[in-house]
Amino acid sequence: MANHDRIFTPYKNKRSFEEISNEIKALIFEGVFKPGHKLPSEIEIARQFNVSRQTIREAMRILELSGFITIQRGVKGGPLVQDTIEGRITNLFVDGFKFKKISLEELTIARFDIERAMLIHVFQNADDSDIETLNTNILKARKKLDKAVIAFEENVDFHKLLAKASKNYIYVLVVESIMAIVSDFRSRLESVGIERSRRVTNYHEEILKGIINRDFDKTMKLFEEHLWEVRQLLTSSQPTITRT
Amino acid sequence: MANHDRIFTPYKNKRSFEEISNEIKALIFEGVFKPGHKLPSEIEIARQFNVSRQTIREAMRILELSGFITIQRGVKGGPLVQDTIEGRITNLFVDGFKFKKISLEELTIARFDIERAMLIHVFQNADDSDIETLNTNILKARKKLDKAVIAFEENVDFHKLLAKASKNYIYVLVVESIMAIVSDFRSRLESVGIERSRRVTNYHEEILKGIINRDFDKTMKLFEEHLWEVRQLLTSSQPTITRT
DNA sequence: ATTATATAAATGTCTGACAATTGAACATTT
DNA sequence: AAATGTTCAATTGTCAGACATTTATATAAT
Repeated sequence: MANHDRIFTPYKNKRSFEEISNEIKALIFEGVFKPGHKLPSEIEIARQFNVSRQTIREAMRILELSGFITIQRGVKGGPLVQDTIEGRITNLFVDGFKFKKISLEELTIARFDIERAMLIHVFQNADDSDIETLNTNILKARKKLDKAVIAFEENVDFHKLLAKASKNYIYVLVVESIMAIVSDFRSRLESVGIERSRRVTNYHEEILKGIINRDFDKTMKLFEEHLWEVRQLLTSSQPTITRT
Repeated sequence: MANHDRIFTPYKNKRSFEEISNEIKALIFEGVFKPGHKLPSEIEIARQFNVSRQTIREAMRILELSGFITIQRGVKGGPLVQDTIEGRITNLFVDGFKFKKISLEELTIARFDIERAMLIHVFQNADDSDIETLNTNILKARKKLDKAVIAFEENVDFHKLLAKASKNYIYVLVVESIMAIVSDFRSRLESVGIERSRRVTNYHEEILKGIINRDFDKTMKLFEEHLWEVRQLLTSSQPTITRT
């Protein structure tokens, strides 16, 4: 926790590239640069700030990693204002999970609580377009399953789509982060089997039906059962150890 | 949502500094470098990877911004393996909140749900040390209030400490992120007034008493009231517009 | 029409230099 | 003895200039 009872605030000796990345960030917040807007080339930015190209490059690294710009190489390339914040946050979540060796138990407990709370908002706010998207997701999953292919990505997406349907960005961020960790973990797992995958999709289909029929209690019961099963599956399975 | 029905995975033309930062990250995950471990100087790392210093510097920017290392200048300085992931995640959350102009309404709704769910785990998992820390927090707040100073930081910390007491790292990350946004917003707000601050601390004190007495129902009721009030306060107040 | 080639603009990387920061040892002052 | 000033050296921060690589576009060749 931060120390609140100091007299002097530390004299922040910020590095040039930090100040510059902050200035550009501020311009983006103010709407001077919007997504889609192409920034000048490194050389031109360096000229205008009157610093070297290296300083600008380090500022670009910050903006890139913070999710504000992407960088394209070659002619007509350069820094492009683009929002990739969600992806960056989920990356950090996965990193943090690995670094700190958080248990899947912890993750799935929180996931259970949070997705359950989210479902209430899905019921309140999902519109026809959301239902449509969720339905497409299940059709895609079915297509794979009919070809005896595990529908892992689609099954993960279903939860992300529910988060979007809640119309609350906080849930979008949190659920995407959680699902990113689940995906990362699952990718190091022994094959889960087609029957499991089919069972998951079946649950998803029933849950979607419940949302369409606006049967809250039944849907919540299904959702809780589903989350519980997934939790059991994840916390009981053996990860493939990867030591080098 | 990612496109799942491709045949070929894209040939990622990774930049040298990305590959190098990934290699170092991997070594940290494997435990070869642990927090507290000092990495060699930029020049030495460059020599070992057989690349230029500039490439290493950009790799360092990534590791720094991803929360894996801090960098100290001067003699005996250099890159130090240190976990600052929480701070990085909260920074990105605040950025995302500003960039996308998320409404405080959305934020406080999710906060209500998530902190309420968290309280259950606090009841289950808080130990004597947590109680002690929470108590100290309230004493600090009282000290400030007695001097007619608003105890904003302490009141924010109370919620972060509750998250820690839940013993679930996901709640820690999520609640710290949410409180970072609240702090950022609050810092651009008109003074809230000492009476408000006192009222908040009063609630915190009652909630802590409830936890100590293990009176779940009463505590949850207080907590919900408290969160509701804060929500009303935040969503009704006028932020000071900062346009340039 | 398709394919190959050339061009130019931008990022990516390298080299070498100097400036600024800072811990530590040492010297000076009070 | 304790505080203050000085010097030194290691390390990051910044600069300048060069070349390599990537890539959209225009042009030429087949």
